[in-house]
Amino acid sequence: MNVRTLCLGFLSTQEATGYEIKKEFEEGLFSHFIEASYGSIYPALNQLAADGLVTVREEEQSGKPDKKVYAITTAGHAALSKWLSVVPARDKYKSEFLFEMYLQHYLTAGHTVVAIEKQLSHLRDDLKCIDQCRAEGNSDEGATFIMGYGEAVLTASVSYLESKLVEMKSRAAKAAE
Amino acid sequence: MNVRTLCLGFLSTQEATGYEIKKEFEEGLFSHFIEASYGSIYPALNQLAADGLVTVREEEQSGKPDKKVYAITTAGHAALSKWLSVVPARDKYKSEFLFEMYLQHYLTAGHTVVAIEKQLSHLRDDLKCIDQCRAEGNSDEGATFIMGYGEAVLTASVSYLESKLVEMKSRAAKAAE
DNA sequence: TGATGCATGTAATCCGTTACATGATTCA
DNA sequence: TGAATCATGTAACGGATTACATGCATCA
Repeated sequence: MNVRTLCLGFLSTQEATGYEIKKEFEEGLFSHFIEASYGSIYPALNQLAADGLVTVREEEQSGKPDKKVYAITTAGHAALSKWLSVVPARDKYKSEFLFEMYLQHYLTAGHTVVAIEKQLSHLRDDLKCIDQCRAEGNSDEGATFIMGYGEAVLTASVSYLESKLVEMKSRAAKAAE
Repeated sequence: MNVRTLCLGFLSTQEATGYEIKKEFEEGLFSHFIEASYGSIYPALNQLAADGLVTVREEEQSGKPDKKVYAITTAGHAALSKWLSVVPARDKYKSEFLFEMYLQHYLTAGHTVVAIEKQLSHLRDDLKCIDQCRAEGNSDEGATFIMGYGEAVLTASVSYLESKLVEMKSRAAKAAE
């Protein structure tokens, strides 16, 4: 799924500027499974506008730069429906962390622990993000579904890593005896 | 992490051809968190050989095409150590499935169920793959770690989706009353 | 006889990230 | 005064996928 579809999908729920979309992708509901940079969002938005799938409205702001608010059109809704009617591609998960853990014998025990703790902190950040989204009142069916999924997966990862850390520490303690 | 590092990492555990590396990435231990096509693996291998990080040995086979077996060198081990000493980048997870679930109101209930069932079947395939790897005797520390992680995460996803399906069906039954 | 597995490779193309460019305001 | 936030955009670059090219053996 390209950035164009992602933007259009987001705009189907609310009007937004490119800046806001980026923020939503990295701090909001989608943060743990979507990524997009300004370098891809702004051109995508221009493309969507050129194709008549969204409209643009320029708004002046006092004390802040002007902004361009995008809103989905009827044609946009139709296009989105069509794109979504294709059963989605498989999830893509890439983990340097796991690859590194597989190659543990190359690492010192200390480095391994640091890597695990960093991974844990990323996972906890994502969990916190979901909690916050829930607190902010995202409660429609779609939001509930994806928050629940994220929570389930992230919680399982955290539990696993925590138990592994305990295991490693007790082993290290034994080895030190 | 680029394909070059991935290949070198794999070769640090065993000799292999490009073809075998691809297979291992898509059917083996790594299948759920690594992806690479021939179009990236073969050039990467040539690069590694040119840099002296691996050696190549051509083997003739009867009834099969010749193959090039790659093996890591001392310089390769050193380079890998260095690359791994950097704490790994954050995991990247991209899910069209979740995005589509967020936009459920665009979908028919039937389409949603189909999408969930397809997702479930992917997840179960990945789980089966891990089971098989375990059955085939991958039991060193690194392998155990990543198989356990994968299992924990995938199992949690499957449970979540299964419970969601039940929930949706009971709601549909109620609506039909 | 046609698909599948084994085996390697290249070129075109796509898509996205990174870095750069600009600029006002607010907060520490 | 310097960093962070708001706000939009382009150009260079990188990295990988896709499609193409080749060819033999085996199995259904």
